[in-house]
Amino acid sequence: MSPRIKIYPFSLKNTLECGQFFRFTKFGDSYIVQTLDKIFYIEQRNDTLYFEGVEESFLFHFFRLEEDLDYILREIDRDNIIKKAIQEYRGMRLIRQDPWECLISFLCSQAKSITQIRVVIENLCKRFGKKIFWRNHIFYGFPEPQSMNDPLRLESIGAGFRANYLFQINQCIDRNGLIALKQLPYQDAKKILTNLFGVGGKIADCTLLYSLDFLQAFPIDTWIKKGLQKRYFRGEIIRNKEIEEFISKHFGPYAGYAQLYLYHFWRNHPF
DNA sequence: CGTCAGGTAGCCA
DNA sequence: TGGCTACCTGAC
Repeated sequence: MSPRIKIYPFSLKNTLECGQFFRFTKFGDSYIVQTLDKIFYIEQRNDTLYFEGVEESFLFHFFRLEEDLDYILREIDRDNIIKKAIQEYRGMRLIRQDPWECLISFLCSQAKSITQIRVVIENLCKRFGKKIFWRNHIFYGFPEPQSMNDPLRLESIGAGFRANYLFQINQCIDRNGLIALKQLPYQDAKKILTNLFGVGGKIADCTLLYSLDFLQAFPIDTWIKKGLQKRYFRGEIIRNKEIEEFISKHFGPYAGYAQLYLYHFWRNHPF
């Protein structure tokens, strides 16, 4: 019998499949998850997680199980729109990713569908990552900082124009540089990220929210923008700056969780 | 065939 | 500051 954790509320399915994280494979109700050089198996039955190949403490950190989700959901439950999303997806949590893996993954995501993003990241790992044997299969770890320094290899992963971003970023910042941002105020950290070539507000916020514990970060992509415009701004054209002001006032310090719920809700219930 | 996809930099008014 | 377009590439 594999090790287990009893936890509530938590939805492994929604947490993994809501688009914040790319390196997992689904087998029925169970998943193989990869992050950095780790590979583990996990599945949920009712309020219990069964897992293999990873420490329980890592799962608590990765899935933010130490966090009082009910409290956070009460904090962001400010209107009838998000209330529906919370009702439907309660248990969905942010994933605390590695900052380097997170930044690079979202650099690859620009103007690509989720399927394509996964292919590019997989190729990136195959080309630059460590080979790992696990349960008689070959897997690849995530490339470490400074390792993506061969332009020709980078061309071969199918990243298109994003390859140049990867190449530049690989030289400009490493994991410690990213972790150091945690000490800064949100706006300062965001400014440093957007100064990196290929990183705009959206990718900066993804990195801050999904890996650096800035829960007030609210990544604005085309889907969330359309949804906010339609449901919160009566269809008016809005600028990102207006959205950011409204969001931080309306949802407060856990706005990032609001983004997670609204985004997933609108993806599954297109308007 | 065109158009579009979970964005961004560069250019111009 | 604000609005537009090219950027690689594969999927429809």
